[in-house]
Amino acid sequence: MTTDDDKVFRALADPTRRFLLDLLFEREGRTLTELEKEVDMTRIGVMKHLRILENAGLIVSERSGRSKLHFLNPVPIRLIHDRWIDKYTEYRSSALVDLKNRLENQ
Amino acid sequence: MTTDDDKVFRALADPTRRFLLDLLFEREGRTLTELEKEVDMTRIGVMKHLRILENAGLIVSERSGRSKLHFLNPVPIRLIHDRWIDKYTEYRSSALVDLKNRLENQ
DNA sequence: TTGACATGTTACCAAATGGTTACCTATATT
DNA sequence: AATATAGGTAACCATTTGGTAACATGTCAA
Repeated sequence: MTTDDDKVFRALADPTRRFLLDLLFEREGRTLTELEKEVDMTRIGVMKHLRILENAGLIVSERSGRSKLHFLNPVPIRLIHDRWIDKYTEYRSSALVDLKNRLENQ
Repeated sequence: MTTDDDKVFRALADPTRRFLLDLLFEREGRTLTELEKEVDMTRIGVMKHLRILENAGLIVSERSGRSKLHFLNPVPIRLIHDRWIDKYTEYRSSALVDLKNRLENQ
């Protein structure tokens, strides 16, 4: 079983997928063929990446005639942020001081 | 060539490595053998994960006698945050409204 | 100095991942 | 109805990844 956050992290691990997110951030509602033109890859390759992003909930799509429009969904990455970054932000303010002290008292 | 952010994203993609970060967040300065006890994996497996995390700059280590102490480094994940999350946070406030309107006017 | 402990290196293997080609389905447009 | 366009499926392949065992190195403690 893969947890939701696992899907998101795995989806974000690939540079092409991050680039696709960037493209959709820049201008959303793009179709598969539009996105295909921006990357050096076949349509099927792009489709697979989009599928992974959509399964992770990082993008949502909407069928419009024979086209499929893609949109960025910021929610999952926001959830990651809330879970991880805040943690390490708190960590930074306290634990880094501990580390410094520990190394000094060694 | 792998960019710095690529290393970080790839490092974060594995659940064991995220768990190791959690462990070091919980209590830092742990040794390899201490961490090994917490996961169902051989020492060498854990060592490889720690190496990947360290290459990504997500942890730093300090040799102490025959032990090696591991510490969490929040900086790279903070940089990711600054690059990505802020983007999508801004996006959320404006583009999601666009999406809603677009779908309604279809 | 011997033995135990902690980490490191090398070589190897199975599974997952990222990509392809070939073929298929659905919707416009004329 | 015929043709072009947009997207989808299936089968396949090379590379990367996550893990192992076997062996080596370095440090502490009696």
